[in-house]
Amino acid sequence: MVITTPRHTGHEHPRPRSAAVVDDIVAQLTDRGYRDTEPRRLVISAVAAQGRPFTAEELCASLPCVGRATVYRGLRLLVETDQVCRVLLEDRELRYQLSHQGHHHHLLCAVCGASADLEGCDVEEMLRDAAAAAGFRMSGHWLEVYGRCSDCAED
Amino acid sequence: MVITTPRHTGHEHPRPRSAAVVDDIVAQLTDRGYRDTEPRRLVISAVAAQGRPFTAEELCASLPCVGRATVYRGLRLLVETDQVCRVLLEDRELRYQLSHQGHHHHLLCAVCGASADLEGCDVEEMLRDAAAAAGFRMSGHWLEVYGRCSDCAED
DNA sequence: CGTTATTTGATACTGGATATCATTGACCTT
DNA sequence: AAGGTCAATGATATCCAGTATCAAATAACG
Repeated sequence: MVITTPRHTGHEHPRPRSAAVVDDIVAQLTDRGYRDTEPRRLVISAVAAQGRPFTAEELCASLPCVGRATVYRGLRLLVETDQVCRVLLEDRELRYQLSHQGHHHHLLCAVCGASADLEGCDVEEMLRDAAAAAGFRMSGHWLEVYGRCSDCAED
Repeated sequence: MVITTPRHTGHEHPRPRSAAVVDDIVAQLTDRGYRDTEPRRLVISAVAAQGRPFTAEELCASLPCVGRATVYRGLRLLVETDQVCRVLLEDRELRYQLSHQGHHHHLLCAVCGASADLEGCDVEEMLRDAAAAAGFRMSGHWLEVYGRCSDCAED
């Protein structure tokens, strides 16, 4: 039981992707009682358009027509509803990324900034056991893995 | 993985233990060309006096006679020379802690703030392999484990 | 000692993020 | 369709951790 259950990435939708993604996220929000607003859709749409982990400031810059506060609020909302996850770079810079389902960890390329999900690696259980050995009951963890992706490999 | 061997200088002084720790750290610094100054010793001494991970602000508060900038510089210096390690709480608050030797990870109690080193857990190799499977060559990682220590266990 | 380069510390500044609050507008009710 | 209500917006002020500045102090070395 060391194998993590395979995750669906959501990429198998046949519909026009970005619009569908936005609709999907908006639906998640309205389900929870949040309103469907124009600025919020703009934020979501900008988030969905990002190819790799981005900073809040980058998002603000890409949305000159949306107020800073609104961008930050939108981002926070998306994090709280688990639709966007936070990524911490080695220099502790905080970035964001559209979240695929469930708890997972990121592989971050120090050169190009690309990220990939860490799969086939059950750290969770390992940590829980090691924590228990120290008398701790684990409730959560934060893990980021840094390196170079295959494109940026230097040899 | 983390075997904390107490450092022996060869001669045991009848001085307070904390003083020895401070001397030891100062020695590490002077070896690297940094000067032995009064404010710096005060910072180191305050760091050594902390029972659990502390914030830079807490350190400043406990050192009213040392300038903020000096406290921050001292802390940075200690981190750079691997004598103090950084600890990231769940709310991303940054704290510091006297470092035991080598690379290791922390178990952090969400209730009392105590920390323990995670032992008997070779995440390193596991992550390296999982990263390689995704075409990444791992160069580093950041891991914090959160939970409740035995004292704070609720049942 | 005296010289010199490091260190200090009061202060100003930075940059990310949040609080404020009057205005706008989404959505429910009718 | 209209109105009322309250969430959402956005310009702005503010906060806060951490850093830069730079004249004055001082550790180290000859």
